[in-house]
Amino acid sequence: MLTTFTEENYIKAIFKLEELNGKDAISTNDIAISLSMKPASVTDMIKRLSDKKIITYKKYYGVLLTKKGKEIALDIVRKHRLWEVFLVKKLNFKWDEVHDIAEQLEHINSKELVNKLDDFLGNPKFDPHGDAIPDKDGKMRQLQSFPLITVTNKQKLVFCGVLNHEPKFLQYLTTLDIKLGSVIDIESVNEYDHSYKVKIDKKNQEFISEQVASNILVYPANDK
Amino acid sequence: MLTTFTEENYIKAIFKLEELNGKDAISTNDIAISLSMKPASVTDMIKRLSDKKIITYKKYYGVLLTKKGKEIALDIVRKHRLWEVFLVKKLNFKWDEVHDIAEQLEHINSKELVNKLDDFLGNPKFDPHGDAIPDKDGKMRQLQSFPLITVTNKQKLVFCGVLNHEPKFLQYLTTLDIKLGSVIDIESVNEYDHSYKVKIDKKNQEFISEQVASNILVYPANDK
DNA sequence: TTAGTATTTTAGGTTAATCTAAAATTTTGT
DNA sequence: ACAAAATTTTAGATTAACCTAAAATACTAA
Repeated sequence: MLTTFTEENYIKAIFKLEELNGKDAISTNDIAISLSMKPASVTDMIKRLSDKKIITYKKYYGVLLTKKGKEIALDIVRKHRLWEVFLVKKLNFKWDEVHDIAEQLEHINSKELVNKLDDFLGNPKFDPHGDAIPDKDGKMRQLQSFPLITVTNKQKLVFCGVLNHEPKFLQYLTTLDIKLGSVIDIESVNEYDHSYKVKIDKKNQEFISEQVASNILVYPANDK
Repeated sequence: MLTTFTEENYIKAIFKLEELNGKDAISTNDIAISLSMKPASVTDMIKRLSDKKIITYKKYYGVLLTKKGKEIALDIVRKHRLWEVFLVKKLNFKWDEVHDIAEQLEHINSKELVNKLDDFLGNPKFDPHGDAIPDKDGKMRQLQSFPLITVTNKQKLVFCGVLNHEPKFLQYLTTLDIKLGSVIDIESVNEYDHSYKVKIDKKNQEFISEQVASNILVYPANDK
């Protein structure tokens, strides 16, 4: 059974909301907001996806993806992230420029294409923003990372992902010269406003605000 | 003004019919046949495209692309052929496998993407089937090639394109070990059934039927 | 040249995907 | 616990992109 472009966008939206909320159901309103659509339109689509056994639907309560729905969602996410790698690594796009293009490319339908693209890129495990790329079977490596803001003591960390994907935010990180894999060496933590004074890649000293620290994912650096 | 996926398919179909026929108008029926659509549906779309000034339309007579229409068509063709190069050169698809995937990719909308892809591929002038790739401004190099069938004397020729793009035909050429750029050395012409005995790339001797010869484009080899 | 055939258009219908407005249901705050 | 607020669904419209059937126009061949 085929899914339309539009259906795929709904499926992806529901998938993201499930990932984020971890609730036992996703509400019509949340889907409407995340897709900039009216709740009435969402109810229509919910019925269609429910008929196709892509979601389970309880009236006035909410929806959840079925196994089949999750498979479709993971396939879209896989395509989106692989294309992002292609755009950045091969075509030299910046990490803040690729989202909208990948949003289109993720709907291209061809198993062979995705798998060959995957091989061409060297089977990357993470996209340019640090998000894990599902493999053929929907499996993805889970990094045990955490937001920088949870760190309260001096230590060395590796920057490995973002929680905010907005171009503005990504561009700001670029001006700080923080890239995926950069080592963030915390020099001091300001307990009053939860800001950090850090050294990035042993080079530039920078100030990181609470706002920024909440949107940066890190894991401990194994210093030798 | 934006064009939908469907509109783009009509524009491309009309463009191809104009290229082929060279007539002073393309008929509703021809468009319907080339898109496997009913004439009534074509009339609907013709009105839409005409309102958008993409084609000129004379009732009961036919349509032609406007300047704007041709620009859109050339842009789609450019994308289609660049993606085909990508699929064959970078992802190792065979030349008979890429059409349907490129048919999807050609609708991806991003000027920067196409131009960066073009650069990444080294600004190719021809696609894997020997068709010219329009540049940013819609210009394309015109090879002075001709169908093999027009050749009646012994000579050396370079294979540079096909008139039939069906996978079956391309696969047959592959079994003959004829590739773009291959030198076809005519050893004899059978005047009765218009078939050829040839040597390909100084290696294998092959028999080329009239049917195949009519669908192969060549130009004279400058033998040293 | 005109009757029959082919082509094209019109009229009216369908489905997917959206909307607004109103009705139904659930949640919430006192 | 129940009235007001919020959420969700239903009802009815719209648009793009298709369809069929019938009407209009153009082509063609005796």
